[in-house]
Amino acid sequence: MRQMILPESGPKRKLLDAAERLFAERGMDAVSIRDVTDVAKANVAAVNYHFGSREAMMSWVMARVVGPIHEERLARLDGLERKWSGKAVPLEEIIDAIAGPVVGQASKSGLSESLFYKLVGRIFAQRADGLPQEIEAQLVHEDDRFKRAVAKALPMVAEDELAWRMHFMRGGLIHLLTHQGLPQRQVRGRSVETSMAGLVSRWVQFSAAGLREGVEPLTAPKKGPQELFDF
Amino acid sequence: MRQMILPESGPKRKLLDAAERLFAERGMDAVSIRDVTDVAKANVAAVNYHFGSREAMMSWVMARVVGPIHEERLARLDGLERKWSGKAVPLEEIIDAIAGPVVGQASKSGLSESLFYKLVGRIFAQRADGLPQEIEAQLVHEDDRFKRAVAKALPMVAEDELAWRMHFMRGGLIHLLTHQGLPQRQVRGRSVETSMAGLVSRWVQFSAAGLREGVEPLTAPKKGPQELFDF
DNA sequence: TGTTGATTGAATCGTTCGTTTGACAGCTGG
DNA sequence: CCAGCTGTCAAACGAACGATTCAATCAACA
Repeated sequence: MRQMILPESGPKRKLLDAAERLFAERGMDAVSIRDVTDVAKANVAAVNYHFGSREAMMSWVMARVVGPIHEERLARLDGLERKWSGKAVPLEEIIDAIAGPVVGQASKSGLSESLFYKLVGRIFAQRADGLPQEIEAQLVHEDDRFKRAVAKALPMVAEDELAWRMHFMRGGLIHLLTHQGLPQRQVRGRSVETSMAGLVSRWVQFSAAGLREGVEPLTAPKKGPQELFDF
Repeated sequence: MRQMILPESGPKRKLLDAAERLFAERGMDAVSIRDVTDVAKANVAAVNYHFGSREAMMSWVMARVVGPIHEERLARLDGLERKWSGKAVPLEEIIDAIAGPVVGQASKSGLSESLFYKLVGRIFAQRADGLPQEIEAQLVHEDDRFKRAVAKALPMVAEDELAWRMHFMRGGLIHLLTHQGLPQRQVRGRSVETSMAGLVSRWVQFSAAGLREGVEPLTAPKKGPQELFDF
């Protein structure tokens, strides 16, 4: 995987920041290069000069968002497999290593948390349908790593069944990211916990239960560690 | 809810069919009215003459797809609540009443199954973000009906927790519809069952387990009816 | 200071977009 | 027979799009 040198400052950085914000707000298809250069206070030609084309700039934006998430995911999974030294990693911890980095990178983003999640959700929703080849390759490899970890944690579930369950799981996360505010409006009374960290915790529990479907609890109780319910 | 009179034939029907196919293939934003009129073998002006605007035609297309699914969902839920006469409806049957109508309407569509599912997924993915007001109102009401049914089946789960779990559940279905073919490629060896009916069955089991998370089985075993695994 | 290469700026390219116009055909009821 | 309505058509509208041109400007170095 060729490493993209991310500009720390300068006009390229300004353009990427502007494009990122607009992409998050309106969606990729609804942003013109003139919108971007207006926000970045640059000339229309700047995009094609610095990136070659609008599409190439979009790829840079997506790579800059997905790249760190991808890296942190793999790093967390590596850490878990090291921590459990060859034994199966507990399911909840694997799943948390998928969503946690999204929350982790949100605070490092220049965007508001809400916008960052929307952007990430929009990007992940395009899997196998418009993502730059480099990013898609990253994610395919990542999927494989996590699928193997989950398969080790749930050896009694058929591999293809697991693939589909993880597919549903990913869909839940994407839907949460792109539509963070949907369900809370239909809760009567005061709004409950809606921080993304708390929601992700709920998603982890939901997904773990879904992945475990049909698996009988053996020695330990089926429920995950209680300290994950810290909201 | 004002009833849209759906044209059985004629030029409006031809335009809607063409637009529907193109929307499913390329996504809403990537289809121009000239694309539509080319496929429908009509004049560019036909769209604005018959529908008033491109956006209005898109609303017709979406309403024609979502409407029957919405109706069948409510009808199935009505039937279940009648069948169980006031008692809580079993969870799997409620969930199946959400996804089943999508499969049911797919065969009645002029589109190929694969394209129909893609289109439905694309529409549902736009919840609260670009859907015509009439359709959004339908779906909000529908969500409320199903949420109440699920809450009755799982009275020990907090209402707001249920709302989020159903949110994850819907995300899984949307992801399945929009990316039907994603996981099966990474299954080595021959491809296993990938018919949508079978996949929906898997999604029902996954979602039921996720919704039940933390609920201890009382009298009956936790696992759902085995005859749902008929694939 | 003069030269060179990198960057910016205004203007414009050709294309496509959704929409509108006005002429024209087909039919219907008086 | 013709006035009136419905539908279709080619043509054109203005706006916006991604991309390009080329001169002006800037910074770095000899």
